Parts: sequence; C-alpha cells; structure tokens
Amino acid sequence: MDQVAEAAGVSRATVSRVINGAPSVDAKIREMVQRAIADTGYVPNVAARSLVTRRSNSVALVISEPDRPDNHSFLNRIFTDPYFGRITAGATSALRPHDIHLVVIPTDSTDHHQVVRYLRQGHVDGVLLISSHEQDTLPRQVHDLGIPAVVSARPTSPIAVSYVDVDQRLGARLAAEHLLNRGCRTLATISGPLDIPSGLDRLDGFRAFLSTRGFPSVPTIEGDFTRAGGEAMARRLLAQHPNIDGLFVANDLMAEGALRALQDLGRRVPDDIAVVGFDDSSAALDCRPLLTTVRQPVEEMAAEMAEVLMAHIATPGRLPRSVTFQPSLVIRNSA
Amino acid sequence: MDQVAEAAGVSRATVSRVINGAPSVDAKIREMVQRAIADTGYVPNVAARSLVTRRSNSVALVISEPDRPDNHSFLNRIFTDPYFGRITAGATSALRPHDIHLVVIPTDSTDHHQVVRYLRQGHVDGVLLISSHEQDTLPRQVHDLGIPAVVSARPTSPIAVSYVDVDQRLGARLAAEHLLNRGCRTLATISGPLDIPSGLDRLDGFRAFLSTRGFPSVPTIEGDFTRAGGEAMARRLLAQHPNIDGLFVANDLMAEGALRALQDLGRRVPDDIAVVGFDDSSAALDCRPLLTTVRQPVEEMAAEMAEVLMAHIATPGRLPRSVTFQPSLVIRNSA
DNA sequence: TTGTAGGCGTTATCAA
DNA sequence: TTGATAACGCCTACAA
Repeated sequence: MDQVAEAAGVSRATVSRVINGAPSVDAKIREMVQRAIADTGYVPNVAARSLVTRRSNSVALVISEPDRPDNHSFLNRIFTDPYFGRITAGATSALRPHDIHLVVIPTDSTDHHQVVRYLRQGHVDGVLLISSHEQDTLPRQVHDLGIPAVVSARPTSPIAVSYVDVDQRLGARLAAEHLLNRGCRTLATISGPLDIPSGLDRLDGFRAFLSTRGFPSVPTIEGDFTRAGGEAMARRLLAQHPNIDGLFVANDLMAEGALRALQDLGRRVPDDIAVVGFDDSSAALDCRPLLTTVRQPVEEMAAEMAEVLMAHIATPGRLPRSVTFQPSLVIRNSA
Repeated sequence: MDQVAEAAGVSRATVSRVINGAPSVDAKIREMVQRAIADTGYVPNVAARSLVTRRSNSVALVISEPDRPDNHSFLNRIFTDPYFGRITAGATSALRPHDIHLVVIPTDSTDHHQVVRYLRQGHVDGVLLISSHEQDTLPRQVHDLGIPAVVSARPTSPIAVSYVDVDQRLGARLAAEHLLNRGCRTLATISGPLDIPSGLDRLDGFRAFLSTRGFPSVPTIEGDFTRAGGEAMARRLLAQHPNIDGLFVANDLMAEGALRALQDLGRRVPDDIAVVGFDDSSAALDCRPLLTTVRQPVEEMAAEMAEVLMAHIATPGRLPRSVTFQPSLVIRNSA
C-alpha cells in the first residue's frame, strides 16, 4: 500500500479511501491512485483489514446432523442429499452479489465444541445454521455466543433467533387433500424421523387434517429420509396393510424408494395406489411415474436466510424475525 | 490477551507461547495461564494472528464448470451432482483433523476474475481446483498466482501443478473387457462431453482397447453427464442401432437414465443388453438392476488432493507431483 | 525460561 | 479533501 501511495504521490490514508470508495476523494486523485494500484498490482490484505474492521466477509454454513448408528458415512450422506445441495446453492446465490463467501461446516454432536470455538474466533461474520433434529443443542449454543445467526427451521425450544421455515403442516394438508380429492379412501403415510421437527410436523399435519375429514387413525410407519429407507418402509407398510390406495411419503427421496417397492410388488401407481411426496427436489423428476409432491422452495428459503443474516450483520441490535414460506402442490403422475 | 496476562501474572508473550504450545514454558506457569484463559474466556483473534503468521487455516474448493446454454441452474446442478458431494466430503474429512476449513466457491468463466481476486487477497492458504473442461483457463491463472494449488485432473495444457486423477483409460478398458467377457459382440457407448478430458479419455480408452480386439469402430453418442441426458441418448442410440447387446455409459448418472430408457423400450438388462457405468457413485445403487460400474474412489482422491495441498502449504518450494488412482470394476447386476 | 519491544497492513480519528 | 498518527491483537526476535 505504501508503494501505491508513493507511486500516486498521496498518503496511505487516501489510497485506503479510494479502495473503499469513500465519496470524499478528488476525482483526479482517485484516478491517479487507481492507476497506481493497477501498475503496482496491489491487492489489499484481508487479514489486516478484518483486524481493524472486525469483518471477515464470510459466513459459515453449519450443517448439524444427529448422531446416527451408521455414522461413518456421515459426510457422505450430507453432501449427497439434494436437500443440502439446494441449501448451498440458494445461500451461495444470495451471498455472491455481496462478495460474501461461504465456509461449509458439517457437524454432529461430537464436535459441537470445535464449531463453537471456530465461531468464537471470529472467522465468520455470521452463521447459517441448518439444524433439523429436536435435541440439537447447537442453536442454543450459537445463540448464547451472540454471533448473528439464522436457523433453518423453527427452533423446538423458544430461542430468540431468526429462522426461515416452510409451513410444514400446511404442506402435509395439501397432500392429504389431494389424495382425498382423487378418491383415495385407505390412506397411510411414511413419516420422517420423529425426532426431527419437520418429520413430526408433516405427520401431525397429515393426521390432523384427515381426522377432520373422518379418518381418525392412519397407518403410519417411521422412515429415515433416505431412498433405501423409503423402499424398505413401503414394503413393510404394504405387508401390514395390503389395501392402501393413497400414500403420503414425507420426502421425495423416500418416495422414490417407495415407488420402486410398489413397482416390485406389482402395484400400479397411481391406479392401484396414489403416492405424494414432499420437497419437489430433483429426485421427484427421477421417479417413474413422475412424482406428485409438495413443493418446498428450498433455494429461495436458503437465499432468504442469507438475506436475513446479512441484515443482522449490518444492524447488530436487530430483533430476530422469522419468515415462513408457503408450500404448494406440484401435480405430476404419481397421484 | 492482556487480561489473561495480568490474571496469570505473566507477559503477553508467555500467554502467546502457551496458546501456541511452545515447549519452552514452565509447567506451573503454563497451568496458571491456562486457568487464566479459562477464567477470562479468552479467545484468540484470528485476524490478528493471520496478519502476522500469514496463514488463514482455510483453503478454497473452487468448482469450475463450463458455461452451458441452460446456465441458470448452474449452482443447482453443481450442488446436486453426487460427484461434487463426494469431493466435498473427501476433502472435508482430510482437512478437519488439521483444523483447516473449506470455503466452497462455484464458478464459471464469467466470474473467474472474482475468484482470482479472492485468492490473491490471501483469504485462503491454498486451492483445491475442480476443473474438468478442456478450455478452462482457471488452472493456468491459479498457477500464475503462485498460490499453492492442487487440480482434480491432469491439466490439458502442461502446467507445473500437482494433480490427482484416476486412470480414466484403464477404467474404460475394464468396462470393455467385462462386456466382451460376458459375450457381448455389438458394443456401443454413451460418452461424456468431449470437451471434458475425462469424457474424452474414457471414450478413447474404450475404443482403443476394442480396436485391439477386432472392433475397429463402435457406435458412439455424446452425452452430458446428466441423468436426463443419459435417458435421451440411450433412446436415440437404440433407435439407430437396435441390436446393441453391450453398452458402456461414461458415468453412473447417465447410466441410470439409460437403464430407464431401456426398461421403457422393453429391453431386458443384462440379458438383452448389458450396461456398465463409471464412477460407482450412490446413483449406481439407485439403479434397477443394480449397476455394474467402474469404481473411481472419489472421496479418497479428494482427501489425497487435500493432503498434497497441505504439503505444498507447509513447504512452499515443493515440486509439483501427481497421484494417479487405479479404477476397479464393481460387478453388480446390469452386466 | 521469561519479558521487552517492534512490526504485520489496514482503517479511523482528528487536525490541518 | 487530505495527511499524520494511533489503534487493531498477535507473534517473534532479541535481550535479560
């Protein structure tokens, strides 16, 4: 920077002003400085800058998953699930125009403390926290840290933190309504893990609506949000309840597996049994027949999380606020 | 830090030594300092540290994709393709023990300059560059930057840079051999994009081996590495060459689409036509029948990239070196 | 083994 | 509008 200042015949302070686009700089001087910058190939040092500005221009995307028995493939599952991919894509697209970068940090409870330490060290200006499971303590820990944060779903315990969510119960209701409208009368559902709020909410919403329509009880089986799980659960469900004619599966990945099981079992979809998924992820288009599903605008939601986070970063005292997106039904061929 | 020093009754220098685990510190004093750190809840400021150490303890994962006509879903495609997910998982697992974090940066040629600027600013200590297409100028730009870097495939133009790759031609040969051994005599292939070296190499390897076995020409159609593309190309291929009995598809995603097309066309796999994919990604297990495929150890390769990168970072002058992994054939049910 | 002191490259304050 | 100058928080010779 001294080089630039010397080359332009000004002080370092002026160089700094030009770089940061301060309005109070003479046009000619600005020009000279810019030329000097180009000539010297000067690049500001970000460490020095953030030392004084206390900004890093990056945010963390923390993906907090529950510990599962088969934990060895933890990273693999995360980075292969299209849901997280959509989150990453949405967040990236919102952050990029602001020149803010994304540090991706997958975690389970065994290394919460590492994550907390990382956040405390000021590596990032804020956190996008993807946390789905009920007993996850990370949202609270992050909140206590006082660092700007936005969570991907309504926290289970009441924490004063901003979050972005979709109306899960409404989504499940849309599915139920559609199945009834088609004429299905023997309904069942493969739920998500019930220690995950979205899993629970979708199940609740589905049941709650059906009970108002005269279906007080609905055969239910708990799945794990994976394709293989959906296939296995569909098999089990149909073994127990062979005459089901309408099935709500709590995410598309499981629905894809379920369709496969139904095909193997010789059930025609949607004629013998109609199937509705949840997400409208790319998996819905990989299904045969194409999957009718509840659309959750994940990319937009992630982008909104990023926007809210940037607002928090810009205005430290800002009160938390939550944004809820409306789901919609995407009718294709499976129901 | 002053607080800690005062609380422990030592100088800031000693506190610094304790934090950085310098050996020359009296055990008692170390103890006192650590207690003081715990009491005061002190956390080192990373910006100040990297200002003086010139280390950021993070590396960039730059995913450089070619510009495609349907570019609007660029981010989506990247983050939904299991290949990139596996890369991310592999790199993360290798980096985590060293407390190095990953900044994920997707890019196409329109924002190469942003990426270069980012790298020049010293945000990261090094770059893992995932670059697949032939005319990509980014590897050269990164090389010219002089920042430690490792590329995910052999560069097309000779650049003195470390890379990690799989023996693509050998993989294709394994597929060809297997198809011949099964008794297939009318072979064809759906290749990857031919402006991507891996696409070209797999095609070359396939053809080269077959020509030594008396199959001088093989019907070929160029695909795009997507599921939908695989399906469409398989349809077209079989319309032109209805009597194909052995098909090599240059990645699993396309193979999955191809299997679907074959099913729709009423061809039995593997009886009427045997299919071999490439990658051994999770998609191979989503296929019906389960996909016989050439295994590419992507996670291990990404981890190796990370290891090599860390070596470069630790030893600035280190000469570039390349690591080539051997592919292997995973025989399942489709061939 | 410990302390002192200088410097890393910016931005921000305050005069001029 | 511009220029000195003082932080920012840490590491690291060097001296004690």
